[in-house]
Amino acid sequence: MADDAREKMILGAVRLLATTGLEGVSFSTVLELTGAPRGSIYHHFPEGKNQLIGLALQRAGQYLLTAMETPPPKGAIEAAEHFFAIWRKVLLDSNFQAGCAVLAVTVATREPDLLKQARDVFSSWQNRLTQQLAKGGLKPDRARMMATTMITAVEGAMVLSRATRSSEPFETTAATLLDQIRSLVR
Amino acid sequence: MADDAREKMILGAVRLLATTGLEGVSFSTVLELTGAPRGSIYHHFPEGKNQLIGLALQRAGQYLLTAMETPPPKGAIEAAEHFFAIWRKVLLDSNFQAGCAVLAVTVATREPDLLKQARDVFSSWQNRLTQQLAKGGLKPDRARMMATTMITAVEGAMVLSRATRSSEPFETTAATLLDQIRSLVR
DNA sequence: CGCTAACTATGACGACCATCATAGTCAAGA
DNA sequence: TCTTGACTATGATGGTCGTCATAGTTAGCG
Repeated sequence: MADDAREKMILGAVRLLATTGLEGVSFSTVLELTGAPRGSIYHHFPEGKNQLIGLALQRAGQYLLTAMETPPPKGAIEAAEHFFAIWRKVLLDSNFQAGCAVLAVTVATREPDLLKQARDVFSSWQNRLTQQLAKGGLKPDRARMMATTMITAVEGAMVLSRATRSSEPFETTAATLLDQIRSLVR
Repeated sequence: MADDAREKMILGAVRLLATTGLEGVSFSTVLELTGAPRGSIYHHFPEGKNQLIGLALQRAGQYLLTAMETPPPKGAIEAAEHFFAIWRKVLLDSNFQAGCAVLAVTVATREPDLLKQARDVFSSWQNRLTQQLAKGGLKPDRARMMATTMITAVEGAMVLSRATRSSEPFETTAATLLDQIRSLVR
């Protein structure tokens, strides 16, 4: 309850990043979205805006890792389908308004701090997905290749689907990759 | 000579979009980069900043279309390899600083105007690539699927490679997709 | 109850932003 | 040569940004 305002602001920043990009995230917009008290910004985030954005990155990263393991997928195809389903939900729940917060920061900042944090998040996703695919029956090097490609492709597909306000780019991308994974499994 | 300043500013905006995102594109930064005269901003762009950004989108879109046709690829694999090569060059020439200007705008604006222009650019790329792949031997529906996936995947791969300052995500993505195209061709 | 530490309200600051008005320059054509 | 229209210089305007200082409030613990 103590960190209530802080928590709301971090989650608000994640949502704003995903929908309006880094440009759309100011303390004003975060406060407006969350109703958090204006006075406590620099109490909760003494290092200022970059600290808030950094925490939002970590939060977004952790969210996906957790979602990927609930429930833990059994096979490689199951893992891939689950991964796609998580992102599909982001797209549909937001009416094609939301994308990936980590990508939004990556393309809009030159702060080495934030770029490093974004890189770490991408890398954690890649490692987890590699591990799931390998455990699901793919050879280790194939698992790593497919994990990398799935992440790059999904990130791009989110952007295209957001731009076109349609699931088509996303679903086409997902179907194409699932095809390829099936051919690797058997 | 007449439209010299205007031209420089549009090209400068493209470069800034690709390297610093929409946030990094202000008239100040554009003028600083290009040395264009400050006084003529609203002479050349009476509708203001959005007009400049819109023109930058069109320019970036046209640039890729032209590059895709020089020289016109013969086979599907050749078309794909050429497409990847163009983007690889953007990455390497900029020392992993540059990405895609159109993507940068897409994730950072809510202006319907700009979103529509971005959508049109993506769509023009998709159509051209579909056509090249179909002419190169892929069945029409397969060509369209692969074109969509190649664009989403390359867009995401540019972001990841930029974030990690490494060609690995890009090359892995390219190799994976080329594998799949080869299996469709034979 | 009283105190202390955590939290919040208010408002100011300098910087930068997009926009625009006014006044100048300059070159090409009559 | 004179004029006209295209281009540029200069600087102001109002707004928003991140940052922070100061003062007020609350809540939990002694």
